[in-house]
Amino acid sequence: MTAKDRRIMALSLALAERKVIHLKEAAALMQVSEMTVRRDVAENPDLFGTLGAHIIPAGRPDLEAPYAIDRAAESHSVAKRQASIHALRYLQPDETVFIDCGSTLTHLVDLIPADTRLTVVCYAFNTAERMITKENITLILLGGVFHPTSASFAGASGADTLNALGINVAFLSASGVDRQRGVSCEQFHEVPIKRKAMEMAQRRYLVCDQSKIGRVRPAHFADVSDFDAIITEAGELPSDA
Amino acid sequence: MTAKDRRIMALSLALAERKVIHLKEAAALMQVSEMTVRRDVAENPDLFGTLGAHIIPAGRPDLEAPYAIDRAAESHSVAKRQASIHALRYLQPDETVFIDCGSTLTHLVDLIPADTRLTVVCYAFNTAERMITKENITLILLGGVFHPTSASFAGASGADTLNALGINVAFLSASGVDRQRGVSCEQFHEVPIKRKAMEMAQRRYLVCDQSKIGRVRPAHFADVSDFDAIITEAGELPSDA
DNA sequence: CGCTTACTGTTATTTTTATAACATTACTGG
DNA sequence: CCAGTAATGTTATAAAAATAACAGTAAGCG
Repeated sequence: MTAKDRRIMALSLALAERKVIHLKEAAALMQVSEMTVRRDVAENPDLFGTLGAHIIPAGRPDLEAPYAIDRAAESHSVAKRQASIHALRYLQPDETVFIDCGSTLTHLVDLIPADTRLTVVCYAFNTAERMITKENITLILLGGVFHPTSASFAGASGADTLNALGINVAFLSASGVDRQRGVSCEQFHEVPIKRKAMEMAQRRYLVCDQSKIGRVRPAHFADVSDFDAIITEAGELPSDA
Repeated sequence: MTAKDRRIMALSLALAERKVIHLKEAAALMQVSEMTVRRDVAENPDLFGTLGAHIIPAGRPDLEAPYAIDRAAESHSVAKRQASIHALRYLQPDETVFIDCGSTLTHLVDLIPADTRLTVVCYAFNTAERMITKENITLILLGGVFHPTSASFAGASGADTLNALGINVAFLSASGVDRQRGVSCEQFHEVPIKRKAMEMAQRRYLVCDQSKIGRVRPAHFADVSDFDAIITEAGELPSDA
């Protein structure tokens, strides 16, 4: 193994532990010039990426994607976050909370104050990811096969695990809400978990932006009347809307 | 809501979707000067962090920790990675693989080539995290309560799920390996899963660095003879070592 | 209205980072 | 041992980013 290989390995290693390392630091660490580290990094784009003078592990597609200016508007991010802000009012400290998958509720997770003690049950990767850094949250993840489309896990054991849990509040998401045809989502594999979570919870809230109202999506999982409230960016939806 | 609040919200929003946004881009996006964005970011250290001119979401403790020069040596990273390189030889494409928790095997995951088709079963967050970006891997995560010490999930449903799986190879980790007193780890909650995974698998490999040899840790989970091989940085350990 | 205060922008200056060119050292195969 | 090549370091220069100081602008309030 050449000195170069050793360096590259050392760098990968350091990056595996930290997520970032500064160019200058890396150079000092392996006792070579910054220029050499720069060249090492540039020669291994499959291993390393950079953010300014900071070296980061490669393969973070999110870091590379360009940002369409109105992508936020398109996906109703503002409305989703606003809805989550309203939903936050229904979250009591020290309770056990179910949080559904979907981008809307990741906002809710982001908005949970750091000092709020909670037990949170979820089955989406991006939800879990945001939770593990929060010290006051006990996280329960329902496992299963990973579905990339919704970044969530699905499997029989998820529903089983729910059976053994006492859930105070469930926050559900949906991509279609129709007074007659009920509440629906895109993925069928989410249905059993959503249903079971709703069944187990004392209180059930549907959180979504208003663009979902009137839409019908393939996987039906509940009726509008099954929820204690429907929360959108405008606050709680009147029950006769 | 003041214009400033709106900006800060917009920035959080953008960061929720992308993980990074460049200062210049952010300024353009909200039509203010870079200086204003800088000030917004600086005033909300609980919301935003920065890496050079790139704005990132706050609360990434890993990005802030200082790097002890010989922390890598202390934790035997090089040996661990080397052991994982050897272990890689026992991984066959198209098989179903169980991967234990622990830092050693995160190296193994990093080393899996992008084009290798696999079904991987795991129960550690950091293992799962590295897998979800790999397109050719079907991921099955065993859920349960999250244990921060080992970044893993534990619960009855994990072992249940394993029961329904056909596993070809299991890669186990350990923090103690003693010919007489067996193989052990730090956390008791890992034991049921480790045992069940070993029971279900056709082949069982223990992957650890040699510093673990001769050590005994609190939670015993197997005997040395239960493994088809023990793989360290020196390769396969002779069965009479 | 006029005053104060908070926000924002501009500019100048310093520091850091990026790039390129060239010099030096180390390694390779005859 | 001696090309010849790859690897590394050094330096110069250009570009980008960080900081500070000041100027203008908008908002709040008696």
